[in-house]
Amino acid sequence: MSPRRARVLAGRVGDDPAVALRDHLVDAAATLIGRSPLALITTREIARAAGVSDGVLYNYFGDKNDLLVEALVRQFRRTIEAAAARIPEPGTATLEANLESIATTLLDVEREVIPMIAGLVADPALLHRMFVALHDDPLGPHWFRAPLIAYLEGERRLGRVRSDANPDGIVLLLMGSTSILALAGHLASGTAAEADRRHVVVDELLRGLRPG
Amino acid sequence: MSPRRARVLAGRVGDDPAVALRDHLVDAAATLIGRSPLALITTREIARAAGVSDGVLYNYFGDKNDLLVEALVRQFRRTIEAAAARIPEPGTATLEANLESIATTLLDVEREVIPMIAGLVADPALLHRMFVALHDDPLGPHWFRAPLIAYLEGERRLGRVRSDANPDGIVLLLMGSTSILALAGHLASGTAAEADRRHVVVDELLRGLRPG
Amino acid sequence: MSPRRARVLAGRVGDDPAVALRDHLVDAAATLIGRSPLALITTREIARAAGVSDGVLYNYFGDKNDLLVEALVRQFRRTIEAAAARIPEPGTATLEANLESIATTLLDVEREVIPMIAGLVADPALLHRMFVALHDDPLGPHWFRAPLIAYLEGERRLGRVRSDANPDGIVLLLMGSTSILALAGHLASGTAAEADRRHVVVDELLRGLRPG
Amino acid sequence: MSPRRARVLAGRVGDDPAVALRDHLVDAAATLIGRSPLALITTREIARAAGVSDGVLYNYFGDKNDLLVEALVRQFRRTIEAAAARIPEPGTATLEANLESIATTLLDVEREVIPMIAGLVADPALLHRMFVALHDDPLGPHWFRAPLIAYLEGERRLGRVRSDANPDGIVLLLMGSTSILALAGHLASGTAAEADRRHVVVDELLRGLRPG
DNA sequence: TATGAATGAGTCTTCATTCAT
DNA sequence: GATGAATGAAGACTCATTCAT
Repeated sequence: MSPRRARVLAGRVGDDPAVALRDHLVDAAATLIGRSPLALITTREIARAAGVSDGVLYNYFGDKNDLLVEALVRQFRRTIEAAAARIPEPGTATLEANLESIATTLLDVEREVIPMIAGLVADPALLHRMFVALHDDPLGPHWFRAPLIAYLEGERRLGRVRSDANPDGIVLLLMGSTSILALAGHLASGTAAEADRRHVVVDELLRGLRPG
Repeated sequence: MSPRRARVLAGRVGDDPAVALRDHLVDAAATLIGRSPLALITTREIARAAGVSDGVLYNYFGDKNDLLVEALVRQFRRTIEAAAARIPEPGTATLEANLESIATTLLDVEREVIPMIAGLVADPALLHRMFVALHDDPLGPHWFRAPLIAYLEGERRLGRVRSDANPDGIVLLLMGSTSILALAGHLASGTAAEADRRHVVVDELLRGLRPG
Repeated sequence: MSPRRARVLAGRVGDDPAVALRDHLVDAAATLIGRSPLALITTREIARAAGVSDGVLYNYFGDKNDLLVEALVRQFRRTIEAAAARIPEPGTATLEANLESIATTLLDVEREVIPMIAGLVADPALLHRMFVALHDDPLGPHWFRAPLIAYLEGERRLGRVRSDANPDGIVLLLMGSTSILALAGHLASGTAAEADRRHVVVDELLRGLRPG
Repeated sequence: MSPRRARVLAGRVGDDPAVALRDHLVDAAATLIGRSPLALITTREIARAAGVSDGVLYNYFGDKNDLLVEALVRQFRRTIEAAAARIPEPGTATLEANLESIATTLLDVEREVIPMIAGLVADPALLHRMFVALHDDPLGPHWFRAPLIAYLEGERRLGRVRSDANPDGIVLLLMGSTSILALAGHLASGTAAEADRRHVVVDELLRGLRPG
């Protein structure tokens, strides 16, 4: 009465079967994206990783890139949501400790996100599809800006940050410098990474943030 | 009878033909790299652009990636050397104007460099080769750090920058934030780019740099 | 509890459901055949058009071709039966007008039938199945010969056609020449079709038909 | 100094190597077209038949259809040129014998041409390409019309055909009726073909052709 | 040594057919 | 019996690399 399910979903119960495999495919692709460079991921590899046959993909997505776009979005979200939970509350601990912690979190995010962004930039067609899919939701790292700005505004309200500091600018400086560090780490992968210089960044920022 | 020269080199005299052709190939590839995404450049396209036959490449390079690595290095140098000349002298104009100018230069550099870096990150095999080729010369943007640090140290010596400012950190903040802006511009290509926020960065930095 | 009926047949009552669905499939396929080239019709498309699931087909037919053969036969019949009704009665109007009318009808039939015949010839496996299915009933255009021959025999009996004319041959000449015109129109589809030359055919035939 | 040649062309000398393989591919494809239905011919099969590797095709043709179009044209020409040589001279033998001979020739041509035309009609994309390729040269069987019309005009000038006969119409009747016979033969392939009725056609035509 | 055509492994995609539900 | 998702074989096409000339 209902069509058969993919063997790989045999165990599951209770979820809408029409959604289950589609979701499973996005999941498998997202996980692959987290592990290996976008450009090296083939449709066969995705099917293999999902435990299904080569053709299923096309029952749920117009083509490979449609799946990839969804998987990228999901993988971005996974990374960013996990990180957002680690942003400190304004007023807790010290400003310095909090900035160090935020820098650490940003480094983690960027380490994961760099290969994805690179994969997108390297594939203009895919980038365009991604852009269309996100048209009003600014891409990638930006999703992460709002909570950081909120944190800094909180500290400013509490007087731990100078009233003339611009949270928007601070976040740009923080995300930019940590992404450079993350990229340097990526480029030097495997070998002794560039000394971790996140404290240099934080020290430098603090000088401009501390109230007079 | 001496060995045949590639037609494209017919005019030249006096230089070792073997070196000349090798160099010519790197040149052609470097120029292509400056124009289109790394991943879309084929060996045939390089040969076409160089005006030589498809096969010569393999007389001078182990494979496509060997050529690409040299071409990448050359194209990086071209971009960075052109930009280095535009860094202001310490003590000239105002600190703010100079930082604005440096930010503008950095944005230009990064706009050109982003597709190359992305191409490298997207292709681990190529990245590894690149890394081996550069093993002691830290990659890419770093080549550009020294002159920027020198500028800031100059300004510090002249008293236009606080004595406790750390040029290394400032440069990291500058390069990072501009690279984010450049990337945002790239990702949004074609559409109304993110408002150019370089002045936000500069304002923010200045607050921490101005003496007492 | 009797077996489930396809949703699409829900309304019907009184007919054997197994027969009804089988017939419904043939009907849907026949209609598709009348609309688009045989080779481009997929099993999914047929199921969609019939409003049933992809798999039912295999409950009533050995495979896609078995269904297609029946659908072809039905669509041929539809076309030909509609046309046969338009053949004039011997003795009515003028011989010339009747031949013109018959030529027009033949052109219509052939326009519809050409893609089907082409689809059959292009697919030997299907053609063979068709042939087996029709083994004693000569295919396609022949079904249309009998009424045309009858018309000509009628006119001969009435003395409007020479007594030594051979209806069998006349029909062959008529069907052949109109099918060439129809084919030419098909091949030139979209562009200015070959001038319609049916009157040339009729004039030519008349010369040999008019009593001495 | 020159690139290597395909192994399959090893023996040949004296022909332009750049043309040789391209031509060889068209030849191989044309021969396949003469043997098996267009729709069943794969790029691999063509390569196999030509004795070359799978990819060469794309060194000479934009895609499979580009090759197929050229091969179709060649195969049409082969068939038609061989047949054109068999058309009798006006005034030789008897009119009846000549028409019988022409009918026989037409049957041969059509037997070969029917699968090609069917393949084209069954594949609208290919048909369109073919049409574009031939834009001013009316397709296929039409190439054969001119010499037939010339023959009939010759006979008319000699007084063996009535002066009010229209060669254009006669040719249409001849080609049409023989193509029906050829098609019937094709559809009945393998089994006892429809009785050969070409004499019926000729008899019928003669009645309208013989002078007063 | 330069040439550039030949090679063939690898990719995405389609679709008839199967089969668990 | 009906459902419609899963299966997987097969096809067109690309491109780094080889190699006869």
